[in-house]
Amino acid sequence: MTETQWHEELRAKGYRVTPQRQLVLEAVKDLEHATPEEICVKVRETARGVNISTVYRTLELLEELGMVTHTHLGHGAPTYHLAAEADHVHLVCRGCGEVSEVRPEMAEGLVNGLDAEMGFAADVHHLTVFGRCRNCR
Amino acid sequence: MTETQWHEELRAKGYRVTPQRQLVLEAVKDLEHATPEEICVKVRETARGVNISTVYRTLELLEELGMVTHTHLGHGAPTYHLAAEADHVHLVCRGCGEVSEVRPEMAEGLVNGLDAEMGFAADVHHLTVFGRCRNCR
DNA sequence: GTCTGTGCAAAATCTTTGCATTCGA
DNA sequence: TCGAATGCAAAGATTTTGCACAGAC
Repeated sequence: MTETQWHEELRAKGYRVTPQRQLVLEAVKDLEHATPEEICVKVRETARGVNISTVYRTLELLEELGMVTHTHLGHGAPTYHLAAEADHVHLVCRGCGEVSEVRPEMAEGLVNGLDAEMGFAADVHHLTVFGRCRNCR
Repeated sequence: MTETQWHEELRAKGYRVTPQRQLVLEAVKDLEHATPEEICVKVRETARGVNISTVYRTLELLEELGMVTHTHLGHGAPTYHLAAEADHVHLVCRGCGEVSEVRPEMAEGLVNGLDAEMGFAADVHHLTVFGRCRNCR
């Protein structure tokens, strides 16, 4: 999606294009797997005074528009990333805490099985697998 | 694990057997997928005055001992269940919010693939798949 | 000019912590 | 008795909300 496209999509739905919204989207794009707090810090590098509640409200909006998604990578705050770049499954190591990504095809069997057996449409982009990595097992 | 066994395990590690600990474990067993808050309410049905912080501390202890595990079934509080009965994968529907369970073998391909490809030992008991159920897709 | 979006502060949730007291072993 | 466990209250962390003002269109 180009910048112009989503500006138009915002306006078409009665939303406004604001610097804050552009900066938050930019930060999500740049940071990858960032928490609302981290996004807020990043945004403030460019525009001072942007409030954390604006970040939360913007992320909610962007998620509703399908532009970003979030995942729970642990106990604390969720992490956000571009929906367009979310084509992967998250792996979180309980030993070292490292987060890695693998091709979504790894989960193909699971996704197909759930669909066939119970008509459940799994969202593989939101999938996080906990476990232990090679070094920590 | 019998009641006597885990009493001994607690003592062996220098922990004490208290009514609160027994009640919390009992509540986790009975409720299935309960939040700390729900567990606290349940425990208070039997013993009045049990504090929420005791519930948190006890859940932490029981998890450390490997008796219970927790899963994030949504944005809010995590849910706890007996480790011995955790032999399933969680499915959460984004439409109706319903939580269901499926056999862990559904994820066998994913688990084997992650192991073979990158030596990652996936903890299938902690796996939660988000998506849409038959009625909501 | 209109009405949405923002900043700010306060509240709401969820969880942890310090400390005096209680109670298991 | 001795020290771990608890209750209580306060603090932390994260997220949401109400409201007046600023700013997009």
